[in-house]
Order: sequence, then structure tokens, then C-alpha cells
Amino acid sequence: MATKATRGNKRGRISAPSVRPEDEQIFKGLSFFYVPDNDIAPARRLRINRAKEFGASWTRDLMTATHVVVDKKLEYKDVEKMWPKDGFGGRTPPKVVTEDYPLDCIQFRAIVDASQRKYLVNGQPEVEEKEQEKEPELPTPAVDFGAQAKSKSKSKSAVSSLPLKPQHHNKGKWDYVPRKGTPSQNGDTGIQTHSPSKGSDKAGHTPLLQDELSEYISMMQEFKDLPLDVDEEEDAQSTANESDAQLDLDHRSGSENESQRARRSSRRARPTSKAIAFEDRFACNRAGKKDANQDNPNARTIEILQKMNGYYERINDHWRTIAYRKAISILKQQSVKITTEEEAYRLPSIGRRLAQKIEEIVTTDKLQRLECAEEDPTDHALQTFLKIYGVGNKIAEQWIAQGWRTLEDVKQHAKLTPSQRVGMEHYDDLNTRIPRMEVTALGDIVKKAAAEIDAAVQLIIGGSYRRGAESSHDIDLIVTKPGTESVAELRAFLSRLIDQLERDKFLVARLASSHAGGDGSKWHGCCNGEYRPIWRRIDFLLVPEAELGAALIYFTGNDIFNRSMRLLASKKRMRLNQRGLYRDVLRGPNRAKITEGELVESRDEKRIFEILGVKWREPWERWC
DNA sequence: TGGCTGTACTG
DNA sequence: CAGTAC
DNA sequence: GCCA
DNA sequence: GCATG
DNA sequence: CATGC
Repeated sequence: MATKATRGNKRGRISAPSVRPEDEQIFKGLSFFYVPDNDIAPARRLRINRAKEFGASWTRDLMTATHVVVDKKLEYKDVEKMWPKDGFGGRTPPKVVTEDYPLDCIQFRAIVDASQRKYLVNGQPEVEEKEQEKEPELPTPAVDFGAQAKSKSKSKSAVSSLPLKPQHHNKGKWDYVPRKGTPSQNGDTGIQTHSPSKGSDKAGHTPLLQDELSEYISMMQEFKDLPLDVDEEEDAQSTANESDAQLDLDHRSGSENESQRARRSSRRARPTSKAIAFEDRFACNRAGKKDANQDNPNARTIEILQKMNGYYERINDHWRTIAYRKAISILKQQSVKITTEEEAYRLPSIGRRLAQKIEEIVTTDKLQRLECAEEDPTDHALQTFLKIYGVGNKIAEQWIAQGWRTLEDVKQHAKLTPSQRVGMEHYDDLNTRIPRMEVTALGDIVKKAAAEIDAAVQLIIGGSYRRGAESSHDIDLIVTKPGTESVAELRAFLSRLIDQLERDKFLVARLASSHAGGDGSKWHGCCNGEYRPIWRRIDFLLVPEAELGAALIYFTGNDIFNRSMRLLASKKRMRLNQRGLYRDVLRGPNRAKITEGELVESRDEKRIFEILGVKWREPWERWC
């Protein structure tokens, strides 16, 4: 990456690779062969020098290389071409990695696992040592130290850490190569019982799609008045789909809504009665809790797709994650069981790939792709690490690259930021859900303290609590005061409140608080009640009364609901954020900043719905 | 082929 | 800015 | 992964 | 040092 | 944090 390459480019060091101290000579004994084999490109030259600083030698002879460092623009086949026909004569073939590899090693001052997916060159097949070679002697160590690599060269152990054979290339575009022998997921799972013409008939069904959509929407609208008792929680998997559907309808309705509705009504009779559908809804709420949720006919499918979704989330395949979420949302709205690919394919947000997976799930009750994913031994560690406050995907991946697998490993070796330290030390507490009653109680403590400082200030508990959840992951407090127009007017109050609560030993940690002037408007930290010494996450959000409506929407969620609203806004050339709804958002001449746009509404929650053309929903109707 | 919500805080 | 959280 |  | 990204 | 004034 350009950024990384430039990083080492401190003034005047470009051509004079200073040598690092002994203990930083992580590459000692290693020799790197670069592809392309030159240091003409400044960026590559920089990387080469940098590697030298850390003890690597630069070789231009493949036979003496321990690693082949390939430019990311190049394809694996470019590397393959240069491979010696007659092999390496029993010598360990060099490992092929991308330019990121040395950089990561340097960053961590350690030799990280070179076989990670992130270091695969474009088009490079996964290493298959695990399954193909039954080599118990070296099960691909997570961390192989330089010395090891060096001394290892004698034994013929290596075999094929580097499969030259162009095994079945992953055809098509898989940005993320499956960990191992993943079924080529291109639908050749061989389990398609029905759906004769699989890839052929998208066109034929397209018209139906919108029809279906309308159906869901009308269905939703029937229920919106019913007394749903939502007790869902947000991290489980919220699905605010309905909002999605609603929104879709809305922006479609702008142009062709007449025909839409006409079609909708003429379409086949709605498969479900109101009563049944209601049941569905109700079930949906509890669906997340029990796996025995026979409630929704697609419960099993949803369950599995959600796992798949979780996996992609962990792996940081952001866009695929989004696609799965949408699909799950749509599925949750179905009152009929979707059993075939074709049936699934007609639904919005479900394309061929997902449709195939859905059919696979229905017919085999599992998803091979998922099983492969879950087999990955690092996945468990990933899940564990990601639950540490302040640890995201990057950090977790890095830790795993160092071979760490447990919290204990991390505790011993990792350098933690203050936030992460809190996250570690109170890992269990902070990952324990907070019963609604306790949220109420903790909220009262804060309110009481607040009233003593300024009786006019209002505190509203937002988040899943406001949506009626029976338990929450954290406590979200909106701090506002009648007559206020800007955050600044509340900042003084908040700092007094925080001080007081810290004195009271109610607040026990700060994770992220606004320090500077400007827009500092949020405070993240931990608190614990008097009777229950469990640390809880608590957030304060400063909101001038003038922005209360927009803030409520934001802080009530759920997140998918919010995204839908914002997406809709942007499609209507408006912009929604926690401060308000704006319109006529335009780009500056030089693609510069967005012209703020004109504030349309921010004070009144309902008005924002109205202007966006979204039917009003009570907080507890912004459900999953 | 590009977009997928939009922002605040840390280091 | 990258990374993280919401 | 999906969609416009 | 302090601002900026 | 890294960079730049």
C-alpha cells in the first residue's frame, strides 16, 4: 500500500538503510526475492531497504530465496512463470507472499504467519498442507521464526508449502478464497433437488419481484398497529428489514407507484392471513432467543445464514456482510417457508448465490461453506478477540498472526490501549447482557445525580431499551435540555455530571470521552451499580433540544433501521444524521466536502419520518 | 462498475 | 489517517 | 453478495 | 509544540 | 499515530 510504503520514508533515510538494533533483526537469515526483480520503483526500493534494515538480505536468485515478495498488482501466474522447472532439488521452496508480508512483520517486530490468506498473491491457490500432506511434523506453525526457516532448509520436509500446480483455479471472482477445500460453492453442491433451470430465468421473474416486495410491505403495514411486545435485543441480529422494504417502496413509489400497487393487488392471494402473520411477527421477536423457533418457517435458514453472516463479519468482508443482512431481513419477513432456489431468487436482495445457498440449507439442513468456515481454527480466537472493547478486525487479525489464540496469550504479550485494557480486564462483565430492570435502575441513579446539578436537564434512555428490549448490551443515555440549541450548551453540565458520578464511584472507567472543543458530544465509559458489582458499558450523548428528534432516531435504532432511513434519505437527495435531516446535499466543485445542505427538520422525530415518507413507527416497532 | 449510513473519538 | 465504536 |  | 489527517 | 509547519 502506498501509505505503508511511504511510512518508512522519513526524511533522508531513503537511500541509507540504517541498521536496526540486534533485537529488531527479525529477518536475519532470510533472503527475499522481489517480483518484479528490481528496485526501480521507488516504493519497492523503499520496501527492500526497509527489509534490509531488519536483517533481510535481498537476493536476485530464486534458488537462494526464503521468501518471494510479490507486488500486489501482479498475478500469481506471473510468479509461477519464473519457477524452476526442475523444482528446488529437495530444498524448501520459498514462500510466496505479497508486499504486505514484510511490512506486517516489521510492524510487529516478529515473523508472522506467512500462509495467511492476506498474503496470498492474486490468483494464488491456498496452501493445502493440512489436508494433502499428512505431515504431522510441521503443521504450519503460526509463527515461524527466522532461525527455524533457516535451519529447516536441510530437511526435505517442505514438500509443497507452495503448490506450483495450477490447481483448479478458483474460477470467477472470489475475492475471498475459501480457507480450505471449500466446496466450490458455485452451486455445484450437487444437492439441487428441484429448480431445473437454474441459471436461466432471471428475466422471467423480475416482474414478480416488486410484486413480492409490495406484498411484504402491505403485510408489515397491517401489523404495525398491533401490540407487538418486542423483547429482542440488538446484537443478536436485528432485522429491521421491514424498514428496508418500506423504504424501497417509498422511493419507488415516487415514479411508478400506481402500477406497482395495481400489480400488487392483482397478484396471487396473500398466502397468509393476518393472524398467522401476526404470529410470525411475534415469533420473530423471540426468534433470536430460542433456536426452537419454529415460529418462523424459515428459522433454520435464517439461523444458518446468520452464522454465515457472522463469519463474513469477522473476516471483514464488509460488503458481503451487508448483502447477507439484507437477505436475512427479507427472509424474516416471509410467512411462508422458502424451499427452492427459484422461490428465493424472486425475493429482493436475494440473488443467485444466496438463493442456491438457501436451497442447500433447506434440503441438506446445512451449508458446506459455513462448515468450512467454522473449521478454521483461528475463527474461534477471532470471535473471542473481537469481543474485547477497542479491538476490531485489524487488531484481532494481527494478534492471530502472531500466533495468539486465547485471552491469556493476549494478556501476556499484547500492548493494549487503555480502552482495550479495560475491555480485557472486564471481558466477562462487559459481554454480559444487562437486564432491563437493571438498565432502568442504573438510569435512575444517573437521573438523580443529574437532577441535583440541573433540574431542567432531561435524560432519555435510548438504544435497545427504548425499543423495549428485555436486556441490553449497554446503557445509552441521551442528555438534553429544553431550550438548548447546541451541544456546547450541555458540555459543562456533562462534565459536572461525570465528575460527580465518578466521585460516587458510579462511573468506573472512561473509554472514549470528548476532550477537545468542537463537537465533542459523546462519552463512553463504564459504570456499575451498587448492589451488582458488574461493570456495564454506559454511553452519554449530548443532544441540544433542537436536534432531539434526529438524535432519538439515531440512538434508538436499531442499526439496520437507521441505515435504511439514511439510505432512503440519500436517495431522495437528502441526508440524515444524528443532528438532523438535510436536503439539497451537493458536492463541492472539487468533489470537496459535501455542502451541508439545508436543514429540513431535526427537532421532531415524527416530522422526520413524515418528510422522508416513512410511516411513523413507535420505538418498539423499529424491530428486527 | 461502483455503491452499499454517517459520524465521533483515539493514537 | 486508520481503526474502532455506535 | 446484491443491485442499479 | 501544535494542528491536521 | 505520523507528518508538517
